[in-house]
Amino acid sequence: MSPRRGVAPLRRAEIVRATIRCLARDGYSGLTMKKVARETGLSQGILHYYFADKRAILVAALESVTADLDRRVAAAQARGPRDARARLRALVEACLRLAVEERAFWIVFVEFWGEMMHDRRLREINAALYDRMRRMIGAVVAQGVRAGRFRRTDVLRAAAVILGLVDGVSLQLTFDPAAFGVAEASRFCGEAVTRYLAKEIA
Amino acid sequence: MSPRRGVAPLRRAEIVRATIRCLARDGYSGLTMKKVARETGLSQGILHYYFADKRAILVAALESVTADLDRRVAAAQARGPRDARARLRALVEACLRLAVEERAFWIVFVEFWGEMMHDRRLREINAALYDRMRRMIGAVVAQGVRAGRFRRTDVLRAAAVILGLVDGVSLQLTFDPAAFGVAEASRFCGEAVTRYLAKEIA
DNA sequence: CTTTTTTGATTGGACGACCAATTATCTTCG
DNA sequence: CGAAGATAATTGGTCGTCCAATCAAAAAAG
Repeated sequence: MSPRRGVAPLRRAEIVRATIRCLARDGYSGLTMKKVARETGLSQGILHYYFADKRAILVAALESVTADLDRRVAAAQARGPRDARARLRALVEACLRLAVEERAFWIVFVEFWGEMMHDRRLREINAALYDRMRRMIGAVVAQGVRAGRFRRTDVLRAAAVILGLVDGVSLQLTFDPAAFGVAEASRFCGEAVTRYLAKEIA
Repeated sequence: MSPRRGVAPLRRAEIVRATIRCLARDGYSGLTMKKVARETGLSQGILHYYFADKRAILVAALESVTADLDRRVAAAQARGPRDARARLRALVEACLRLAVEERAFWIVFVEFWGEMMHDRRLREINAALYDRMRRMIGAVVAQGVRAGRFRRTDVLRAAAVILGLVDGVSLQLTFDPAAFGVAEASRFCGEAVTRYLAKEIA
């Protein structure tokens, strides 16, 4: 590679993307600077030219993955029907599909969970994502409540429950891809969400 | 430490327990044989006398953690009321409490999730746990269905949904311990489960 | 004296970080 | 315009550290 000017932001992004690919392939404990360098096609030294240390690259990688995740979810939620119930079902399905069809991203995300337990910065990045997610889901729930289609409830707590449901089932989908189909899982989850928010119940 | 005869199984268990303590303290990527040895109070060499390599210790650690987890859950589910609805609620609360009050165990468990993505053996151990969990929850659901208190449904799929809900919400409880109280979370989750399985809905 | 258990020093390798040298590009000024 | 210097980008190798694994030898128990 010949040095060209003004490529700094591109290189940074390139390194982050390579890191994510490495994480998806070899896992967190298998990640080395050497492998990341190989993946970019550049030299090892370049990594420390653009990032202070390995941890800084990982922080940037988590930022990238979280941004990508809620961008995708927001996109999936934006299009489609305007009815709150249908929107929620679409959102749940989009999340579950993501975990199966964009496996690499989801895997990397799960890998970061373990590290978050011991790294404040990573935890903060994730907390911000979950805040956005809960607000996004909460807005749809609130819409349904206003329209008189959902029962009254604490919309943010309800969103947390829905988000948790999606995460937990995604995890099972990932661990055991054969046992559950995405279609089936999203049908069951959609049903659970609908019933959770339904106005009347026996 | 003085060498006594017939301590092999005790030593193994000791090493596994030390490993779990290290994982809870320093995380997966911070785990070294040296630290584990220090934690046991024994020498480094002893680790390779009882285990083939580092990975074997980690496998044993996951086996220990999973066994412990479903032992605890089974215990919590065994005692208490006989009514299916109340039993499910108790089970949900027990799981959520575990994530908060026995943080160390839960953290170690989450750390393994990331590694499972790249290690078949770890994945199998986890799959076995989730099978047991789903069957355990499924049995309670089936009881409720037989008693005419729950609607008819695929009990194992329903169990997967409930298990996912608990996992996902536990995760949020772990990431953000201040925002959600266990009591509140288990109230919302219990409500979600009850409504999910309720016979009639508007 | 044999077997089981334990030690702790050693080994070879891999890792993250660092840096001096090099190349390419841009800027300045004659 | 074009040489010369400044700056940005990139290389490839080196450094000290740390790691998992090995092993010969010692220590305890039968």
